[in-house]
Amino acid sequence: MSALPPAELLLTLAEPTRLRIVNCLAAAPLFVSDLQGVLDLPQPTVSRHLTVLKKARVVRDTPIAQFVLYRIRQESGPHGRLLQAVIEAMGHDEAMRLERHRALDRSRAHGRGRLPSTRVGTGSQTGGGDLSGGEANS
Amino acid sequence: MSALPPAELLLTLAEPTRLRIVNCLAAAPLFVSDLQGVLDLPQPTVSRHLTVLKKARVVRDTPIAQFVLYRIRQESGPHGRLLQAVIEAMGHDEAMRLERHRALDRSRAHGRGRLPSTRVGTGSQTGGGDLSGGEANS
DNA sequence: TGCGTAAATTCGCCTAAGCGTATATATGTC
DNA sequence: GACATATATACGCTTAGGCGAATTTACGCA
Repeated sequence: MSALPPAELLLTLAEPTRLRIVNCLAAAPLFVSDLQGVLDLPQPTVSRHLTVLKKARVVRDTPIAQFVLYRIRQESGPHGRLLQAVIEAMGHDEAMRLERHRALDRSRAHGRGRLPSTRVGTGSQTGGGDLSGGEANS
Repeated sequence: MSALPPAELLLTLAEPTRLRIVNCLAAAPLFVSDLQGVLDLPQPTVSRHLTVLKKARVVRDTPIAQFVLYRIRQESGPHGRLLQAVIEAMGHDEAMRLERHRALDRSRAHGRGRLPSTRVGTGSQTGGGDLSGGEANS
């Protein structure tokens, strides 16, 4: 299915902005607008990078109303282990840890009837993020 | 000392040719000319990439006579673990495994009084590589 | 059904970086 | 000390890909 060579994955991850995005998503699933806010980047930029990450099977997207929730795609093969190693490595970088925290904060703002900016009643759990490089994922 | 951000390391590794070089060196320490032969690349190309890898602390160089032996720099921090994960991931790629094997073969040719092409009497151990993408590393 | 907002896509520009070629430096040999 | 070889470096070209700006598409709401 995947079998995409490691080179491919690395090429995808080895981009500062993309790495920041992955870093944030490692803290918690986020909407595009959240990433936009946390990383202070123009919306098209975020969107483009997310597209690339999606193609490389690094993230998974879940449309919710007019929003799209992105999350890290947890796999078990070599691909997944490599990704996990990258995420873990970022956990030792000060700047990355900071952004990860801000991402988690932003994520907590949802799930309490407060979607990105509008208000939606659908029961969407947003938690499940993992700080400090742990695992646990169904 | 290093504390070079993960982004830096990824940027360095996320280059097809460089990845191939690292892959070969994961099998065994090699001379520049060996890499040149195994990867079938012009010498300046190999040299340039090795320089980049050296700056990123991915490899270590050891001059021996007029040759230079390159080897993977085994570290223990996050940096080292990430590198190890990358190497391990490559062990699952067919093409990479093939080249790794050829690199090991080439490496075995030395250490028996048969340096790259000239003949040197200095006792230079060349073994120490690790194939089959396994672990086990002191 | 028209408006407002979220996200994706397109276009053109621009810079980073890899490559080939040529050359420089170091080291060993006769 | 001249020469041969191993490796490193310099230079110019070329291309991949990231970015800003504008536009399109999708969806919800009044």
